[in-house]
Amino acid sequence: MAEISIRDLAKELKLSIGTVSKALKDSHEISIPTKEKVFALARQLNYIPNPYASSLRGKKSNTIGVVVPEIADSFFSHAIKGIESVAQGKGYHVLIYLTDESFLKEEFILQDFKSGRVDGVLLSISSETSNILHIEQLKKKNIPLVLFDRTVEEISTTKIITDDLESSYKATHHLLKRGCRKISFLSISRHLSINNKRIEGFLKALSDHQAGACRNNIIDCTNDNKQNQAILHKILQSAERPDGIIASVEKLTIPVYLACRELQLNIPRDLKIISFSNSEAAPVMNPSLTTVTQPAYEMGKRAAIILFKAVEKKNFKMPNENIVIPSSLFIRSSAE
Amino acid sequence: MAEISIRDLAKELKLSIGTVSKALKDSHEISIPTKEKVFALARQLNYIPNPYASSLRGKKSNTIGVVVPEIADSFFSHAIKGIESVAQGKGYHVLIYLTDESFLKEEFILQDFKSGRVDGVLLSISSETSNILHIEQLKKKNIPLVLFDRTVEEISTTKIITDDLESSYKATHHLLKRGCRKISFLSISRHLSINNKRIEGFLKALSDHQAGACRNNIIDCTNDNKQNQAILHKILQSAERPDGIIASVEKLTIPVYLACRELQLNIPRDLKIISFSNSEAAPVMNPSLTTVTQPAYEMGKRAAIILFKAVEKKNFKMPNENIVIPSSLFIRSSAE
DNA sequence: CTGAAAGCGCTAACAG
DNA sequence: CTGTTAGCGCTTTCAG
Repeated sequence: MAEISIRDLAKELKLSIGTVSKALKDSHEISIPTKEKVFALARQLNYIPNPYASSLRGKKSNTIGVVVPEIADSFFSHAIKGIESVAQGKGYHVLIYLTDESFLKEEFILQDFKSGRVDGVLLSISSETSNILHIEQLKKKNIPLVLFDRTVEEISTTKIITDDLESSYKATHHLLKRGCRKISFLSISRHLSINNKRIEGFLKALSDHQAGACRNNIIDCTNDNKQNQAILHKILQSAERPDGIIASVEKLTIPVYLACRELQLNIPRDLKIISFSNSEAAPVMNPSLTTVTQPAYEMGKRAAIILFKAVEKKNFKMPNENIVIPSSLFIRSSAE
Repeated sequence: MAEISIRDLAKELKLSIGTVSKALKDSHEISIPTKEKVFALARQLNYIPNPYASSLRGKKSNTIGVVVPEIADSFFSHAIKGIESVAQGKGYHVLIYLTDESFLKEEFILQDFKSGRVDGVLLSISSETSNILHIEQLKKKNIPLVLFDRTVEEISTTKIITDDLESSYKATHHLLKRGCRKISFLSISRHLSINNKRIEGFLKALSDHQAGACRNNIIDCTNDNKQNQAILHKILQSAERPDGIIASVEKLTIPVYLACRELQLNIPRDLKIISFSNSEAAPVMNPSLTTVTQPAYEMGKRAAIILFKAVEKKNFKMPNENIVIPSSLFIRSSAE
């Protein structure tokens, strides 16, 4: 079953290739009867245009690239869902790449994008990313880029974020109200501005509350689960054991719960916890988890919508701005 | 910054286009010094080949398509992670499409694949899919296809599945052992063989246990959360209230927990529950959730590895077989 | 309204 | 070892 091409249609209909091409695009310069004949035959022979030929010719791939550190994470999976839904609506294709928190992978992937493989890029940077040359290079190639969630201030483009500082402030404030006096903040990477904003909110809440200087309440976690477990065990067993924890990222939640269980610490009595999490299981956890929940799906959607504006409108100048969609604090038993 | 092409390299080096092309592919018919010059200039000018030109020429996209019903689900997100990891290792690109359980979307997406956009396809069908013409048509185009998890027996290709019947049997058996006598099975779609296998295992366990005929213990749920909630409330309030539940799919778990809470039913005392779930939160749920956990990541990986075999080896005949990777039953408090 | 022709960037014969 | 050439399938001037 040889692929049938525009040429085959032309031959069959005794028309020129150019005419058929225009007819298929419903060009106004083609007569109605001709168009009808072309459409009819195309349908009959089940003609499907070769996307790579069009892409080569038109320098347009109808494809966007999505680069995220992780996918087995409710935030990212919901964000991707949002992205995919708008892409599908627009007839675009979505290439997914996982950096797995590796700067090298991220660099490699963006490097490839310079080829014109994608018409636009949605990026949430890896936790290792501090050097941003690869991102600037991509921008220099005039490939539209929207950053979401894990953004980089220095890159001039539109960024979709949530109110990290404020929501972290609120979370911390809530713990303080509930009587916590030794709150630890589980940090995921000092390279991530999103993480640092959350730290800022945390510290601001502490100082506003006159809780005094906080020595070492910021715990640097890693990308390695085992290591994190060890870290958690250590701090939960120390004399300086915290009475409150803010987990700045979803994947640290379960380890905290498990560590508490092993060490026979009662949540919320001995330790209150609030997580940045989009997990649907939060309300049925034991105890139910107080969360800062990000508008993941919405963020993905917005990011995609803005990206497509830049992709579709010629000389659309991507504004250098932060679009902030607020998170919600859901108070549940873990921080009662 | 005009894109630099193979022609620019050739001009600059006073070589022919063909020579440069071969040099870049490290062809043995090019002298070492020439290759070195070519590589040097390519690096210096930051030459990046146009993928669509190669694809058009070579009828090879270096891209695979992944079609799944959902992504905000631990099974699928982990499976995709497995797929992406092998694709990335092979230098392939991954197009993701969500059908959102819609047959029409699935049909449309596979239709597009006939264009040659992808070199191979990984598919997990939608819950609406009963007609499989679109899949067979894809196969007719000689596009390698591997089905995973939600497969179709009738399609002759390799399928990566788990031991649905057996694991469902074990789960049911466990509930019976714990004293359940009225077990309801929450079914997601009678079109899905995976669902039906689980039902089979369920019924077999019941009959092996001589629990007698089971009237209407199979509850047909839908894709709509609200509706499912209503259904659950109804059965949990009825006189015939079950004392055990098997949730054949992760997303039904939380609704059951919430319904029980509202109706003041104690899990596991009044109702025991086992879910097919890959949620990492299972051990910290209230009560901790007994799960049948599928080897999601492994399944994705295996599916991809086999797909690449077919994609890369010419005349590789995809065996028509089921590759079964077993699930694990994790017994926790919800079914004590 | 339709046709002819050039060419997107690359690859692979084939020739030399 | 290097060069020439003919396309892959499509779009888009430009003529007619």
